Parts: sequence; structure tokens; C-alpha cells
Amino acid sequence: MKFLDIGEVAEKSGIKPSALRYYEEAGLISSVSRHGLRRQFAPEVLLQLKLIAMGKSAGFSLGEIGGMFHRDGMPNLPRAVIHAKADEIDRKIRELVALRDTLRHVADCPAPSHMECPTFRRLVDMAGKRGARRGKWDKPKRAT
Amino acid sequence: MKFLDIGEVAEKSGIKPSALRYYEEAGLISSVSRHGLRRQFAPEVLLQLKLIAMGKSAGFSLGEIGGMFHRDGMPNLPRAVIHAKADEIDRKIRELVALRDTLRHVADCPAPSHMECPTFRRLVDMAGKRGARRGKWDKPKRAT
DNA sequence: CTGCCACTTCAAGCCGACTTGAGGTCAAGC
DNA sequence: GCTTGACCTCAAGTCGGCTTGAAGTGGCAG
Repeated sequence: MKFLDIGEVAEKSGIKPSALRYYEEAGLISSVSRHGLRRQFAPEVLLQLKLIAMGKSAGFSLGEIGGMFHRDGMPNLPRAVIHAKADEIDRKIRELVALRDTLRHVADCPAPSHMECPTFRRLVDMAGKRGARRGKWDKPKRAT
Repeated sequence: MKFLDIGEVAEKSGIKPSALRYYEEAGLISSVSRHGLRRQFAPEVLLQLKLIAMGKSAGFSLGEIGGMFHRDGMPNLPRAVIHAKADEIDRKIRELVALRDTLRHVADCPAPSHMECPTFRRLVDMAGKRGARRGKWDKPKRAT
């Protein structure tokens, strides 16, 4: 079986060796063995690193990402917890959509004061529903 | 006109006064005047803070957020730049969707090794198109 | 006029996420 | 068998994003 040296992983993933060691120490990834001193990584680690990059870009901390995908790449967490994470991401998606639409709106709407523009306010309000912890606002849809 | 004390802004926004001062220093918000020493904020600042919170949650740095919404809450940037930001957010949304679907998949798919599951790999690949800033990793050197 | 107390500034401290540097190891090529 | 160089460890440094603490200010109630 062909394993990867940390340098190869770095090259293929775009993540520096120092960061990879840091991730390993943090329990996000793990090397499968050693060749002398050198860590050997299974090729799957590249997939895990992509997942980690996605989580980071989404604004999750390494701790949170570690909570989603355990060191072997897969969550051994209860399904309910995973679904809760997925729901959290759904909320972020809604925020991002609102943010994107807000940006596009202000780029195109020539109103002097956007703060008074109802379209603008509605956009900003969109993501606010349930944005705080434990919202009391009843959201009729929790589909998917 | 009714202005807000920093304490009121903190209470209504859920952001600590120290952070609000920090944001002001960073040019993300601005107080409209002083009452004695005390900063007075226009109520609009609450909307701006929501925007800032959205950006933060989306994984943008304060600097990037400042680049989207200038200190008066509105971008004075060229439309093209704003649209570029919106496109960047679109990319993040796609990543988040893939991440969410991946999580939901691994929560429900009882396969022993997800790394071999084609559904899983496809999901992970979805967002991967040009995810990193400096993408040196998409050189097809040698497969595994 | 006197306190009170929420505010102020400024400097230092803290945490997360790495990076950097010094000094050490070891397998492979000459 | 010696050199090379990619790896190793561990400690310290850096940067962003705040928080904390000390020392000061000033509007307002009593």
C-alpha cells in the first residue's frame, strides 16, 4: 500500500507540513504509521483535509470541525448530533444567502440611504430569524 | 433624535462594549457623536452589527467585512468589487451545502468505509473546485 | 456639592491557529 | 561509511480578535 510522506500531503493539499502536524496534534487527522521518524499518511487524508478546509472556510473552528469528523475522517457521533451540526450549517447557509443578496442589492440599488430601503431591511432581517441561540420564533419549516 | 449609549447597543446586539469599541477602532462602525465622553450610536448601527455578525459567522475576517461594508454601513466600492464579493460568498455557500450534505450522508449511510462510498466522494468533490486561495494542489502529478 | 457609576483610554493579556527556528534523526544515494 | 536533506521535536513567536485591569471623567440623583 502506498502511503504519503508529509511533504507529499502538503503538496497535494496545499497545506503546510507545520499545519498538518498541528492538525494531527489537534486530533483532526492521523498518520497511519512511521517510516523511521517520518509520518506516513493514508491517501484518504486528502479527502479529510478537504472537509477540514470546507469547515474552516465556513467559519468553524478546528474544535468544531473535530467534533464533526473524528480523527479517522468519520463521525462516530450520535446521528442526532450530526444532524444538529447539519442544521447549524443550514442556518449559516441562510445567513450567507442573505449576506450575498444584501451585497448584490446595495451594489445595484441607487437609493441614497439603504438603511431606509425596505428591500434592504428585509434582506438583513432574513438571516436573523433563529440566528441567536435558542430562538423562540417558530419556524414552520425544518425540512430536509 | 434618540441615540444609543454603548451599553444599550451592547444589550440589543449581544456584543460586548469592548468589542464594539474594537470594531469602531477597526473602522467597521462609527459613533455619531459623544455625550461627554460617551459614544452615541445611531440606531442603524444595530443593522450594521447584524451584517458584521453574518460576515463573521461566514468565516470572513473583520478586514474583509470592512471591505464589504464601509464604516457608514454601506459599500462605497465599485459595483464590480461588490459583485466579486458576492460571488465569493456564492462559492462558500456551495461549500457549505456540500459540507451539510456530506454530514447528513455520513449520519445516515451505514457503510463501513465512507471513503470508498461514491456518494461521499462526489459530495466532497463538489465544493472542491477551486476552494483554496493559492491552488497549487490541483496539478495532476500522479494518482496515489 | 457629593457621590455614584457607566462610561472613557491605554496597556497588557489571552486564545486559536499556525509559523519559525534551533538542534536532532535517519534512510538512501554516492 | 559518509553526506544529504527531508523529516523530526519542542519552544517561542506572530497575528487576529477580542478581554481585562488600572486609572480617569463627567452627567445626574440626592
